[in-house]
Amino acid sequence: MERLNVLVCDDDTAIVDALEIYLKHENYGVLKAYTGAQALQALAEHEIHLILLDIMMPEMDGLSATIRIREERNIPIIIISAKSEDTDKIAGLNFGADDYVSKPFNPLELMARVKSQMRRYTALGSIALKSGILKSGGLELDRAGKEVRVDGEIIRLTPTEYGIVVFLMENLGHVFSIAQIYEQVWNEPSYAAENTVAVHIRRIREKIEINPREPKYLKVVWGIGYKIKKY
Amino acid sequence: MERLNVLVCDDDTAIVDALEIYLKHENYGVLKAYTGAQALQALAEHEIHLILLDIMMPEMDGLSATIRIREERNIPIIIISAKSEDTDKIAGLNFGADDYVSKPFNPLELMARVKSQMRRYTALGSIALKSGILKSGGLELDRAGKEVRVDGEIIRLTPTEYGIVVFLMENLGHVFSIAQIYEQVWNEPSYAAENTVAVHIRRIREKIEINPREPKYLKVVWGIGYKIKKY
DNA sequence: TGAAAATCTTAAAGCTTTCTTAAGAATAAG
DNA sequence: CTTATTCTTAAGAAAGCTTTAAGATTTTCA
Repeated sequence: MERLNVLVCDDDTAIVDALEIYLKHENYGVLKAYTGAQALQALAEHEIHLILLDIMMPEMDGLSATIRIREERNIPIIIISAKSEDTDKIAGLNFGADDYVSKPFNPLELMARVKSQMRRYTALGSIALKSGILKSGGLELDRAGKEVRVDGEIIRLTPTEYGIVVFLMENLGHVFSIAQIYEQVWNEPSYAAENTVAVHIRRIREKIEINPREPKYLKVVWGIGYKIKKY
Repeated sequence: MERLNVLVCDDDTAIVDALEIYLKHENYGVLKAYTGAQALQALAEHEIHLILLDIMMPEMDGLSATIRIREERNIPIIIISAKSEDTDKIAGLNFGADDYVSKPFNPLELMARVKSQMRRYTALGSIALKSGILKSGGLELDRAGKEVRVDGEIIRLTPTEYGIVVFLMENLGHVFSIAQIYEQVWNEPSYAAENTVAVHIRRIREKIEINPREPKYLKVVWGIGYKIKKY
């Protein structure tokens, strides 16, 4: 069973840290963000299955964030708020949140609500699970449709090329040696397969880069390996 | 759009009647039950999309009812309770409820929570609502009438062809391997049935595509599988 | 029930795309 | 300037998709 990831977003670090402990205890993966902007970025770069979102944050308030998240991904959002007014709850729910919890909250109740959302989310089969769009600048990876887009335009990749991009995008910014890439994508030990990978890299660049000679996304780190740069 | 039905179950007739008014105002169909047994019966006899369930009822308490409902149908359950203790909430949610509201509650907040559950329930569609029309560009699937239309014109598909289209339309944009398609549509393990699916794909294309050589809807993703493209 | 029609399955051939390999060119680092 | 590393190109081999056709099976309707 694959691990489910929760993004916790609150400007109060104490709350974030506390929630992290509870969530990890329930065996969820935890990602942390302290502003709405950070939340949106985390969403683009990682596979996330549920969001706990504070509604009062600097930079971007939770409601706006909720709307933007809804536009991009259809994952459960639970709003956590200091406002316990009914009108705020109603507004939050109508803006697309799936649940609304007021501070101070009982962490165990919150965990039960997280579980409840996850249950429904995963009930529809793991089919819906491996979806979501990962982004870095103009480069987008749509794992549901097995599609890669650059500045909105669909790029046609072969299965191997696609596999390499998925691996690098799922580990955005990390550098991997050719051997590591081969082992991950081919799922077998790399024995003198250096050049094979190089050729694939070459062809991926030809497809996704404006100027393959000076790659914007698929970067080489001399003597070490390759990565897709984080934007 | 089809009407969504809510089953309201509470032994307090005043509450049931009040909720009925609010729900009808939101354009939901309303069914009423005053005991757990009646609720289960209503569930068996009518198409119901969400349940509002009081937790303290004669004959059968709400928690037991929740469990029995969950066993039969996978529809959203919102528990309404006089108990506002956190432990009760947590118990209710863990027993399979999707939300928990304490009395006295703000009816508008409750409506917002109903809407929120319905939104998710109908968004993922597939398993939940067995009717309704799915669309992608000019391609329409009317599950109620078991009909497929292209630019308004009815396309006559065979049962197997229809099954494949339903599966792919219910997971619009997702790519599935031939083996996955076979297993989902035939409901049995695919053993060397690769070509069977391919032939059906071929014939579906002949019927729904303007130019089967360059399919607009039923796309192949080389080395991976097929999908119906999202427009 | 029996014949006709419709649908499904299987096999095989042809076509297209993708992968790998190898060898030489280009580039960065010291 | 030398060496190690990466990039590029091309071509044959392998893998995957499409199409056709014919026989088997199921459904329909008289």
